Amino acid sequence: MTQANTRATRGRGSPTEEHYVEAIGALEELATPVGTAAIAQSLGLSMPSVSEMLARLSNNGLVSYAPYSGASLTDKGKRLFASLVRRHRLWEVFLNRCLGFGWEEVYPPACELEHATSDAVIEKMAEFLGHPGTCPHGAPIPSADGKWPEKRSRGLSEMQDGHTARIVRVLREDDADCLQFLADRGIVPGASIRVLDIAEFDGTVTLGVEGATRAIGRDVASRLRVGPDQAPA
Amino acid sequence: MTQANTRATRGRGSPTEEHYVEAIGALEELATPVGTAAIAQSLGLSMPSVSEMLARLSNNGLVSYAPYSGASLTDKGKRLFASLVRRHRLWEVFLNRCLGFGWEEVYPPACELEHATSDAVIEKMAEFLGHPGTCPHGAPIPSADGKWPEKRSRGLSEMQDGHTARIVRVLREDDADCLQFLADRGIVPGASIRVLDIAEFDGTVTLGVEGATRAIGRDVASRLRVGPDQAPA
DNA sequence: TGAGACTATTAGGCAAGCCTAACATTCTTG
DNA sequence: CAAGAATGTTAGGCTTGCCTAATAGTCTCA
Repeated sequence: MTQANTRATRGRGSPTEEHYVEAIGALEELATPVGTAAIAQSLGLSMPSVSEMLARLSNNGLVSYAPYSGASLTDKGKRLFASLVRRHRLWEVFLNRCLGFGWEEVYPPACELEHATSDAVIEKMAEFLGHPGTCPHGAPIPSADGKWPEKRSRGLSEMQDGHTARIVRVLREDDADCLQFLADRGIVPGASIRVLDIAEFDGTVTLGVEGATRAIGRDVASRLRVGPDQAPA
Repeated sequence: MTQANTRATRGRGSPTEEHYVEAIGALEELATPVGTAAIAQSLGLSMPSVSEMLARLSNNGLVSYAPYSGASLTDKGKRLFASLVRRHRLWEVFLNRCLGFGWEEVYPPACELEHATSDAVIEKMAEFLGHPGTCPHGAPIPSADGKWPEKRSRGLSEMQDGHTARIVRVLREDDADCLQFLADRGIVPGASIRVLDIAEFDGTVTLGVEGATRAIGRDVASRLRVGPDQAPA
């Protein structure tokens, strides 16, 4: 026992605040500033809850926010965001590589664990895992000082028919069903693919994956990021 | 994101309730039923807070409790307690063995992690660690179905001068200073010791540990549990 | 037995986080 | 530009978990 107040010990915000920062950080990659509605939907909360918390995060200096103008992470918020993503993805690597969870299963437990993990623990963990650069879904892991690796991937839609590439990342790592669907078809980071056809009508993509022919819908295809066919030097 | 309500997902009580159950379970080993004051002191909370929570835990069926009569865990409470101890001590093993934390450092991070760990994760972890029987302090790890290994250790005070034994466990694994003190002197689980003297006056114990002579006070000595000198078959 | 010392509980309050209902602002579009 | 749609905030209320101050049992010992 002897724990009294966990909040004081962690030196970061509450787990709840961390959830908001994660949501805002993720949404900022799509559009900035981030609206209240988007955050509410992403967290499954009501808009008033979000409004209230934005005011608080703004007081804490994590978010820059003015009523009716949306929110965006401050530098401090961005640092926290990077640290949360780092913790989350390192846990995913551990769960996948050491404990044998499938890539479609690692997201929820990593969500729980990340808020219970101190810097000391996560840095030892990073060392234990050999400082991996990406999570099992190919998403980059920020460094301990909050730097993001440069991203050199592109979308499937930028590829020409007949060209080959290597899957480097699959987006929406929280969508277990989609990840299962892709894994069943061998479409995972590291796999070599050849684009056989991209239907003009509805965007359905036909791929060659390890000798087999696979068709995937436009929405799923848009979640795939590819890089050059050979492994980088 | 997409987490909404963590409480619902876990199927156990809130982390706070788990703290109480842990405290009560630990105190029950000393005396039962457990008084409000003891719980309050152990958790660093006020007695009214404890009173209130005892009423709630009683409603949840985790604790049997009547005003002014102290609390004791129900069977359901005991099961939860065993599961919490299991989670806590498996994390301690992992932190110590895989991440390289000293045995005096593992208690606090394990406290945080245990409440963020599902059954699925902890059972994979147990397998990954090879189903260890004790934590780094020698404390037993209950099985997944809540069974405690039989304990066959005894206290130092039951030993005669000149007899040898093996340290099997050190109590009060939350007392980092004491653990550091003992580790510095080679007094850790597995170490062979010989009792050279137990002072009648103040209970100071003089030990031979790996060729060196070490003196420890009565209070520290009372935290040591020993077993037969040879490792059990 | 009855005074004082403990031990517990009740009363009343506060912050964090969440909600619904009501109101306000901004955007879109005829 | 005005009306309705969409978005956002305010008001007010709830639970969890904690607190202090006041009250109430319980135990000990002269």
